[in-house]
Amino acid sequence: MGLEKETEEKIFIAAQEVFQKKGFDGARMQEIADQADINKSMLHYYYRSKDKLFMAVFQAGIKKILPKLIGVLGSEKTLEEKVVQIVDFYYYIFKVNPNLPAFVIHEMNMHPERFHQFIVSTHVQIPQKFNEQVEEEISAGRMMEIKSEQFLINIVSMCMMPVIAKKMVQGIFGFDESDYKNFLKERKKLIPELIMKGVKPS
Amino acid sequence: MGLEKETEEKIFIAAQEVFQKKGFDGARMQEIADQADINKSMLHYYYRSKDKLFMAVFQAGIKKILPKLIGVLGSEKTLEEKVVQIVDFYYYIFKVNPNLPAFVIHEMNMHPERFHQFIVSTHVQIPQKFNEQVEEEISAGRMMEIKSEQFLINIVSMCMMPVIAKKMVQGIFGFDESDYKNFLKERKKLIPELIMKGVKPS
DNA sequence: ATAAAGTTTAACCAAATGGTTGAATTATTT
DNA sequence: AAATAATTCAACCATTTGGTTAAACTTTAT
Repeated sequence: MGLEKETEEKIFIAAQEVFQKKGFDGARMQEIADQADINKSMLHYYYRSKDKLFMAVFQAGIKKILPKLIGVLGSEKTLEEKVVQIVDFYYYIFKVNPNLPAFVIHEMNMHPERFHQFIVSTHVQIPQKFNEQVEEEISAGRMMEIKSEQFLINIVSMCMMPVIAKKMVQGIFGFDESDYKNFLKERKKLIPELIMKGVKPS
Repeated sequence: MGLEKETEEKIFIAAQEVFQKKGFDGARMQEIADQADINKSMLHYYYRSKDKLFMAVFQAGIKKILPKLIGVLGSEKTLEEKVVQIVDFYYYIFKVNPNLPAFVIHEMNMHPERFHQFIVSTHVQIPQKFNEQVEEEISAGRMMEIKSEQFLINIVSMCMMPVIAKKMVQGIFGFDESDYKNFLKERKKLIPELIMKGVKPS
């Protein structure tokens, strides 16, 4: 035995599950160790501190979302195609990693510096291409007067909110797990139509 | 001196600030005591435990949002007027209590039972009036085929998401506090139009 | 084979945390 | 004014928590 990186990876996977489910403050090093089925000292041996381990998970989390989003926004597709792609992507993220969006949002609110640092060091920014596209649609008279930032936040809001507020949606409508999944599936078709029709010129 | 409930109220106010900012797991009893400028023992004298104190704050938080929302949905106004009222209400909440939405959403995700208990004990439910209105608009041909649940979540998503993800919005667009406030102000006018135009029949 | 380096474990530690206690102080009742 | 009840506080406590250590075990290099 001793498949080299095995332990470090087991730790990372376990840390992802625990941190994403309970947040930094709610997570316990012992629980991560148990989940990874290793001795607690191993966490410190490989990652030095709770903070370092958390940062690894947090940054990996952002990297699962942001670059892809930026990629779609900067591509050569039409605006409408981009909307569909973003919606599809968010529902893929949710399927693979249901707690990731809420985790990232919450930790960003708790420690904005950590995110800010990430933004600066990776030069993340909304592609100019996307802004131009919005402006083009507007001057061509196919879209109402709207800032590209607002347009983007509309899409992201419609996709992420029902995922982040899962328990609220379930509670308020009395949805069980299956109802909820159906609800999200419906939205996948719905959102692009709502978004595009919503910004048509009045 | 000795304005009766003064201490208990000071504790509650302080607990609100600390819990809403740091969440249950991140909040410290000592910090709440310091914020309230009283001895830590007082917290337990008036509220017995961290859990009880938290529940008081959490339930008060929900009560600031849900009943008003239900009230608007059940009123005699038109759908469009209701959308405007909900948007206005959410931006009022944000102005008065910026961290409340993120706090409620996060704690609901951490402990769904607590919220569920609230729902059952207070018989919260979406007014039938609202569902009927949506159906009426649809059969009158003024609205596309859409479930009232989806329609409601559209509104809530558009309002709450940029508030909950404040730090993400600021980070990604490079907004300072003033830019961000402007951004929200713009949305106030924008959202009702987007929502209503989005559900027009195709 | 042997030394060196890398990995794993149990036992341990100091600080932090929610909570308790009992005396002291203040307000209320009789 | 005396007795009673409510409120406040400093000191204390048990448990939890992130983190350390030193020895044992395993793998790799010589």
